Order: sequence, then structure tokens, then C-alpha cells
Amino acid sequence: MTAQLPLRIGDLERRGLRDRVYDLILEMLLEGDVEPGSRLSIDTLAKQLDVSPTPVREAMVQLERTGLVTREALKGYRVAPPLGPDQLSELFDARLMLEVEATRLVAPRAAEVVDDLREAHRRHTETADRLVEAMEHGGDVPVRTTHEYFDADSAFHRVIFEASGNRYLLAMQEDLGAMTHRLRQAVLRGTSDVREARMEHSRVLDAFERGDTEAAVAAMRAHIEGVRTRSVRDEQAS
Amino acid sequence: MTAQLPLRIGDLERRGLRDRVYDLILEMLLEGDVEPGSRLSIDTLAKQLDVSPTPVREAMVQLERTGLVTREALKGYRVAPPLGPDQLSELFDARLMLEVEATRLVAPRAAEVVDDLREAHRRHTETADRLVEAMEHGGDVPVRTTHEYFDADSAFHRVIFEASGNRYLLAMQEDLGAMTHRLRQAVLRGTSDVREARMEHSRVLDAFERGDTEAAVAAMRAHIEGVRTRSVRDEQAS
DNA sequence: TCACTATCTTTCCTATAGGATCTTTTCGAG
DNA sequence: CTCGAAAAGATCCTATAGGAAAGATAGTGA
Repeated sequence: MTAQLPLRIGDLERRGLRDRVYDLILEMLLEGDVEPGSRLSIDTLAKQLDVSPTPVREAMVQLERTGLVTREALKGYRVAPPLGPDQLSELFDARLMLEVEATRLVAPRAAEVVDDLREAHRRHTETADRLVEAMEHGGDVPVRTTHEYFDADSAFHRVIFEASGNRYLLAMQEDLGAMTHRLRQAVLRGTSDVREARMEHSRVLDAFERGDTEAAVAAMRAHIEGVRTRSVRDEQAS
Repeated sequence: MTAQLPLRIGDLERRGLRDRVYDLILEMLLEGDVEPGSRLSIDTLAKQLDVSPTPVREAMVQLERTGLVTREALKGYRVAPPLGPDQLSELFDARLMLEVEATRLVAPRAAEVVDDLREAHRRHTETADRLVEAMEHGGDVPVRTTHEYFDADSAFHRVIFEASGNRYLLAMQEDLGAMTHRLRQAVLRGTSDVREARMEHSRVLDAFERGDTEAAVAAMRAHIEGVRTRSVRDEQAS
């Protein structure tokens, strides 16, 4: 986050070229400026990033597991098609299960995480305000602003999963994270969505501060269902 | 399953060398004849399988995601260490969540799956009987017998997940599947374990046949908790 | 005897090259 | 003009080779 990350690599910073290539391609995909269904040529990507095909190939295997790209043997990789209605429904069912379970695990030890959660919520509110302002101001919303908002949103949920102390739950959440992220940027339409999300997060935080486990679970459930409702609505609108 | 699968490859059967290499290494790991913590050299594996390092490397990336192998950048891959007590606990928490949720999703449509479930249970019972007989007979139990038993066990649970109609749930279950499998073979000690597991499966099937959702969920929960109890007991015994 | 260093070996990691396969384009026949 | 087939191009896939880093071993000094 210095000034403007170059697409070239050049210096491998002590953790393998494969991981850097993975990050770059992931960012490219999440940025959203690639057409779903379009081909992702190994050789082309390798030339663009100025590396050999081997690390690109490894990164693609990793990406395949996230569901962001699809692979057909001997035919290459493609950007995954957008989520259909049924896929959307399944995704939210799975996410609801995960978030509820994580909340239920963490809430009894609410005191240990409430500080981190409050800080995450503060950041989320801050970025949300900035985003709403930018949207109301008219014109194009800076990519950076939406990016920060999404990051803050993810961070809020991640606080809970990391505190759950269950590495498998965390891994599952991160697996779904990529899909969820892709969904988010496709959805975000009006300022009301942002306001509602902020309010729902606030209710979760309140329940944690009061140490009320059942209320926390209920609030989290309501939040995920809220996201689902808004997503489906925007899906149908388009 | 013709007669004796050769370690060499030779003919690539229309789905990429990478996938075949993955299957072979996976089987080798699940077979259990590799020491946890031992190194998995890319080049050595490539020579053993008579392929180049590239497809081996891709397969390892895939295996890394399953948790069966660990990777340290610039240091190579290792067979994952055995599950510690806390890891065991987390694994069962996660699996309990998944199995309960899947059961809850499927049970209302029990009629659609009860046939498959009954058949899976029949196979499980059959292999269990064979395994118990072999164990009581004394001497070494054939690898094939235990393998068939584990497969039948997995298949029983898979019926439910596939019927859930949620691809993310299924994917999560398969992710945990590798760890679960590794656990199983480390645990299996007495014939009572097999009998208890068979009984618990039977109760799940009964509840499905009666169309009683809550009973099915309770039976599944009891089953997973039973496996957990037996695993922890055997863990402490060793 | 112990600790430290330098060298050597092993292994990972990346790059380049060539064979096999799929896609596209072009040409010809109906 | 439409359809089918063949050839050219692009791409995936695998193999081989070489540079770089980590680990092991032997040797020297305190």
C-alpha cells in the first residue's frame, strides 16, 4: 500500500514466488475488471506478471479451490461464471450455519473479544460513512473507498471466527470468503444497504457487550438473513 | 481395483496427469505407511511415480489445502503431524456442526433418500461384520477389509450430504474427510467401536424411515459425539 | 570436550523447450 | 449460401536443466 503496486514483480520477498502470484491474480479477480467466463491463459498471465508458467500454474490450482476460477482438463482455466440463484441460496445457507456456530462458540467468552469487535465496528462505521458520502455526492465512487468498506466488513466477521478458536471453522469461512466478496461487489447498489448493514452489525456488538449469547446469535442470524434478502433483491433487479 | 495398482503411471486416462498423481499420493498418505513429520521431496516423488516434478508440485498444492501435508516456503513439504487433543476437539466441533446441519436440511425430504441410506447402511453393516470377524479371528486384519469398512462408513454420511443439495456443505465435508479418515485408522482398536458405530448408524436410519426430523438430528448428534468419545478414549490410551 | 565456521550435498524453486491437444479459420462441395 | 472437413495457430501440458537456498558434515580453535 505504498503508492501504486506495479503489476511486475521483480523482488521476491522471502516467501516464494507462488504466493505473490496468487495474491496478484486474486486481487485482479476480486477487483472485478475481468469478464466472467473469459479465459485465463497460463502463458499470458505468466508474461503479464513477468514470471514463468510454473508458479502461475501453482497459484491457479490454489485459486481453483476457492471457486473463483474453473478448470477443464486440457482446456485451461476460466473465470468462474456469476453465482446463480440456487448457488446464492446455498452459499447463504452455509454462511448462516458458520456465522451462527461461530457466534455461539464465542459469545460466552464475549469479554475477551468485545474490544476487538468494537474497534472493528468503529472502522466499519467509518468506512461506511465515507462510502455513503461518496455515493450521495454523485459520480463515480473511488475503488479504494469500496475496497476499504469491504475489508472492514470482512474484518468484523473475522474477529469472531478468529476468537472461536476453531481453525476449521476459520478455514471454512475463508473458503467462502472469496465467493462472498465477489457477491458483495456485484450487489452494492444503494446507500440503504450500507446503512442497514451498519445497523445490524451494531446490534451484534450490543449483544456482545451485554454478554447475551442468545441475543448475539439472533442478531447475527438476522444480519446474515438481511444480507441474503438484499442480495436476492438486487439479483432480481438486474 | 483390478488386481494390484502399479505405482507407475504410463497411460494418462483423459483427465490430466495432475489428478492421477494427486490420487496416488493421497492414497499413499491415507494408507498410513508414512511417518508423520517426514519429508515429502518433490523430486523423489516425481522419480518414484516416474513423472516430472511439475504435476507433483501441482498435486502437492492441492494436498496442502486438505491439511494432510504442510508446506514451509523454500523448505519443502512434510507429512502433517498427528492431530493433537485440541485439534481433535476442533475437528469434531466442526464436523458436528456440518452433520447436524446436513441432517436438518435433508430429514424433511427423508423419503427421497431413505432408499440410498438403507443401502449404504446395509453395506456398512456387511463390511462391519466382516471386519469384526477378522478381528476376533486373531492375527492381522487385511488392509482391504478395513479399507472397505471405512469406505462404507464415509458413504453413509456422504449420502446425506449429497442429498442436502448444498454444494458448499458437501465441499466442507470433503475437506474434513481427509482429516477424519486419517483419524479413523489411528483409532480403530476394538470390536466394540465397530458395533457401537453400526448401532448409531442404525438409529439414524430408523429416524429417517419414520420421517422424524428431530429424532434424526438427535441420532446424528449422538453418533458424532460417540465417535468423539471413542477417539478421545483411544487417544489417551496410546 | 565443546562451540563455531566453512564447505559440501541435497533439495527446492524457477526458467526454457518441445510434444500433444483444442480452437479457429479457411477452403471446397453440395 | 450453408455445411462439413482440413490445416494453421494458439494453448495447455510435461520434461529437462540450472541457479539458489537450506541442512549436514567435517574441521579448527578455544
